[in-house]
Amino acid sequence: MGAGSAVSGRQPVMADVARLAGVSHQTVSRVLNDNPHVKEETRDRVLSAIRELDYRPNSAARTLVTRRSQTLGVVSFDTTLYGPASMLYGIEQAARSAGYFVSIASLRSLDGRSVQEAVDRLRDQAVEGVLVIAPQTSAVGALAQVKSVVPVVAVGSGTQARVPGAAVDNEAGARAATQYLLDLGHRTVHHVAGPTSWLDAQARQAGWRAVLEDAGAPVPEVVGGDWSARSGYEAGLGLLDNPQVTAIFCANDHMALGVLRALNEAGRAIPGDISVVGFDDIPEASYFTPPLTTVRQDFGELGRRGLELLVAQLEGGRSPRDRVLVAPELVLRGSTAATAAVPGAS
Amino acid sequence: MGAGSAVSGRQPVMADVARLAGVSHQTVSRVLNDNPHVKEETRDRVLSAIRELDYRPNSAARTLVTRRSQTLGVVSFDTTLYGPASMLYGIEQAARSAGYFVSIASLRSLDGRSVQEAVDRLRDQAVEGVLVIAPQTSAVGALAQVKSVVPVVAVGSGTQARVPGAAVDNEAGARAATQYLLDLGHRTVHHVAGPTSWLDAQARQAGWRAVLEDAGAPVPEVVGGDWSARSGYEAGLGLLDNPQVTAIFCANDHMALGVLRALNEAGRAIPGDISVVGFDDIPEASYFTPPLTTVRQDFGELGRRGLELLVAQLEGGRSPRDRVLVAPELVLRGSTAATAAVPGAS
DNA sequence: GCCCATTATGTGAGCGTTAACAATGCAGTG
DNA sequence: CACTGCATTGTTAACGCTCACATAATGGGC
Repeated sequence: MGAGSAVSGRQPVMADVARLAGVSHQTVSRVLNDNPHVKEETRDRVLSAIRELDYRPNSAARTLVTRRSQTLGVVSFDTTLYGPASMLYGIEQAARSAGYFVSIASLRSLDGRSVQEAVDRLRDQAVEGVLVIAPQTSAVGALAQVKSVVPVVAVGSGTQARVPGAAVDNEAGARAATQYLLDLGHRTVHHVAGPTSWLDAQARQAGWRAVLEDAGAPVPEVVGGDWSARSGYEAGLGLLDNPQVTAIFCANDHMALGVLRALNEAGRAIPGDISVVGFDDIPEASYFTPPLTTVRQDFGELGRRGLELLVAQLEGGRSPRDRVLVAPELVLRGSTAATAAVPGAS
Repeated sequence: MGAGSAVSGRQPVMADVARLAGVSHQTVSRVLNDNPHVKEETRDRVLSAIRELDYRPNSAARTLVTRRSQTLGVVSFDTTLYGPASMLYGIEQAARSAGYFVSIASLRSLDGRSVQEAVDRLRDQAVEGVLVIAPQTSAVGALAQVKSVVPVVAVGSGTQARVPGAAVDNEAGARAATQYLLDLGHRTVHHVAGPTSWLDAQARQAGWRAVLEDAGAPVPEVVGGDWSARSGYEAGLGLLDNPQVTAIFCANDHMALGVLRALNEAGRAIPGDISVVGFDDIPEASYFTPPLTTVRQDFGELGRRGLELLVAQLEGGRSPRDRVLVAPELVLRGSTAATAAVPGAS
């Protein structure tokens, strides 16, 4: 009904609003940017003109002059996995609260070139900062090399990254799991590790090893996996031959699932014969057969903390600190128990 | 080393490149946009000037004048779930190949306001099109209402959406699973359904029901779940009491996991006593106890197809067709077998 | 009643790019 | 040799916004 109503070919611009409200475009801009020097009544007039025209500020124009895109970039490797997916989710939520948009770029492979490419791609889009979800040594190594004008923060990438970041204290988690099994009376704990190219895998293995050594327990050969249930299954098959095995600490829940499957198939009682512990606490873990004792990490929290770090760097100039460690938590379920019998000699 | 090398306060702009190459800024622009009317030698000169200065075009400026942001938006509900996460992944990959950036916005809740809010948010960012991953009736209903200047495409949202989209043929998948169980000799098939607010849940239930009716088999009461393993577990507990139950079709793998757990706990043999089928084929499914027969859907493909649809609409004007159905596939594993004994009377 | 401080508003100049048009040069044609 | 046609390059004006500054109104204080 109103004067300058909707039906003109193009989208309304600031000048249209100004005309309708009977002010200058600058006043409209002031209203939009919450500038205090606008009379209450003028502001209302502008606001209703905006509403009437359904005016939307053009973000490209604003970005062009302010040199701020209000956009952050997220680089990630495989957002199909539970961990990365959850972190991404946490990041987006936090970014929105902080007033930023989120743009994503996934990695094709893990070499430095690919990381650089993804960061460049985001840079082309004028992001103000970049979060990297890529917990592999190679990616983090590449990250340190990345030529970037914008700040970069790593999320969930171990504790050794040379860029600021938020990570779970993998080593502490692994220690807790291993110590728990030892306390249960197991002579030692076997370990199904993740790929050594992942920082998390390294840290978990280190935590496990440290506890065994501190306790003077024998340190068995590590069985390597690739995070997948399949690799856990194969690891489980290998471990079956050894009657000494009474406790297995797996570097993630998926591999633990594979191990459970191998043991179940072979007729081993869990936890009667063998105790199994995982890492991550994926939503399904409590419905494994048996329910899995595992180390819970709060991926969403990780994403949020990473984002905070980035925003602090962006807005506060220097960040208060540049590494955040999130503590994981051991969750006890049915896959662990005290040793029934002490197997073998000693 | 070169003349106008890196060290000047601000980022180089087109004019800097032009000066260094001894041409006008327009020629630089032509080179950047692959305009054919540039002499080979000039192009090379410009290209090397670009390299020397490490010049990056300013996307805001370009967007401002072309009115094209080269950005697509993705709205999604819970990207933590395997399906949505995979679709997002597929979308991003395809978008990059098609030359688009992707920006994400997650939904806080499922009401129309929230959907509209997310779309608006993306619109503020000047996206050229929006993909929605939100397979709930409410979201899809809201979608139809969404006031949007830009095209909107639904991904994985059943077949009833009133907006264009790509979806898995849930009904066909459910039919295949149910028919398979019937062919195995089961008198009927019980169904653990997803929340009826989800289109996928509705379609799967419809497919299951249709097959039973066609076969003249009794149609048991549906047991409702919420996709989680927990709800599957509870459903399994309920089904245990009924000795007539020899086959269960679950609307997703997570609930199937819960059902398996309940049956295992109760000492029922799978598939000896009861056969179980899931839906989705999540990566862990083949390591359940026992490995799960399920209906595989290719989420990544879904994302890619959805993106194609959107791009076609964006670039081709009208899209060739506006609904794409992706066929799912029944994957046979150890959780299903012919009935051992015919239980009960009849 | 005059001056200064303050509040409220307007003006003009860019931000870095592309689009439209103009201008140049050079080969081929009659 | 003037004339047309094409390939190549340059010039100028937007795009829609914010910033810095200029200008008008208001309100005390003496």
